[in-house]
Amino acid sequence: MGRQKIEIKRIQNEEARQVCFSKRRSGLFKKASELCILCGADVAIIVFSPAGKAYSFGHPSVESVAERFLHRSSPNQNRAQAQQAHRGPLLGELNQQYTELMSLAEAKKKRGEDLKAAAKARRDTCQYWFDGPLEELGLQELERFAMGINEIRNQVTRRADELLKEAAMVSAAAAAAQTGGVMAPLFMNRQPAAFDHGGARFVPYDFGLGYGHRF
Amino acid sequence: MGRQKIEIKRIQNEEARQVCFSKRRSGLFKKASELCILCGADVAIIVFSPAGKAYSFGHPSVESVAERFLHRSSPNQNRAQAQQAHRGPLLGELNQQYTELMSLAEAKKKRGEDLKAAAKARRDTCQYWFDGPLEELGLQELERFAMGINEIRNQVTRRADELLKEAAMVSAAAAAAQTGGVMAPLFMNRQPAAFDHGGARFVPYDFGLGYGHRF
DNA sequence: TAGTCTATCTATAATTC
DNA sequence: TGAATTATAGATAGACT
Repeated sequence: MGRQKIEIKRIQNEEARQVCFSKRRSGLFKKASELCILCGADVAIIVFSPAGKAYSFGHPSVESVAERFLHRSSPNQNRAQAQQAHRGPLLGELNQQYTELMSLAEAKKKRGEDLKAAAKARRDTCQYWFDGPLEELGLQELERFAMGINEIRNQVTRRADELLKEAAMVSAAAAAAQTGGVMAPLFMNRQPAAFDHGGARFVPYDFGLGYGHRF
Repeated sequence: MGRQKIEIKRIQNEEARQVCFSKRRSGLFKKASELCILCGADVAIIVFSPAGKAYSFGHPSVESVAERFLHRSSPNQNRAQAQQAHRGPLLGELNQQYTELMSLAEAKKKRGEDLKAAAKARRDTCQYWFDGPLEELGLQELERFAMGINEIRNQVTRRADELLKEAAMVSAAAAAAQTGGVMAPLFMNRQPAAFDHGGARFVPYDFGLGYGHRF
């Protein structure tokens, strides 16, 4: 039958609504990514499903964009605030986006031939990813992603050593916050997504990573 | 001539890039609004143009969704742990991978059947890392990295609990003392977005969700 | 910079496997 | 559930205002 026109109103059928949510959320994130790439825009998207699961997309990160947006009225941020503004995404976001990436990667794995073909193309041409055909991005990007994860792990480790020092600064930021936009409390009351995700049902791969989370 | 296909990469022509940004931002907000209506989702989107102009979409509001995402509080969660667990390393690269994988996925769709032959050729001649094909190794690596991250996350959380408990309580107390609450300061010093938007033209759909603003 | 127009391209509703 | 398939509705590149 192909696509039928639908009225833009709440979908009554729950199952259809869930399917639609999943597809359109993914489509929305894709559109956002294209906007980032095509136009050099910074984008943050947060989506809560009706069930309360959270999904996010961020470039360069949800936090950096959100902070820039929410605190733009305090141009003279103190140092602690500025530093926090440029800190990376949160670990819960890592879990989420990582899992999304794994979904993509896994889908490709199941489709085997695509990845293998990409590998061959890459091997044959030895071009840099930005010079070669788009298809060659595949394996290259998977490898880069793997390296990225590794680097992230290293950063986490290093970060752990910095945290004690930062704690003092956070306190200072909270104390100084009364004069401008307040940053410190932003992170003070949060719960790691991975600790309250909806359950194994939402963990497509058994890495112990949370996928969605409920509130 | 109608619409031409474009490659998902940065648009070099500045004017074309700006036009594309404007159109696609509007399209993105429309998609978001449909997601809200169709599926009952809550969505917040923040977009910064390369020039630094901010636009946002939110249902029921950017603030409420962002707050829900950023300020999830748990009575069972110790503040230091929450703070620590979310103070992740820089993950901009991960975001980048996400968007690039999106492009990849799309590119792969178009590659077609001839890739299978190429894949077989490669399979016959290429040396694999370990026992598996290169592309599968990548996935295995990802899995290991994922587990490593999970372990580190737990380590970080534990260390956070040990090292930052005191500092977090201090700063939380400081914030509460200044504002009467932890979350209030986040939005206290900024104008509501709806009140400083650039004009009606930034309100794509009239259910009180979207707006843009300049500054 | 934002609308308009139009030919195409893309996303996705409906359906099947 | 989830992954294809199909056919169409919707988005948008390019040119122009």
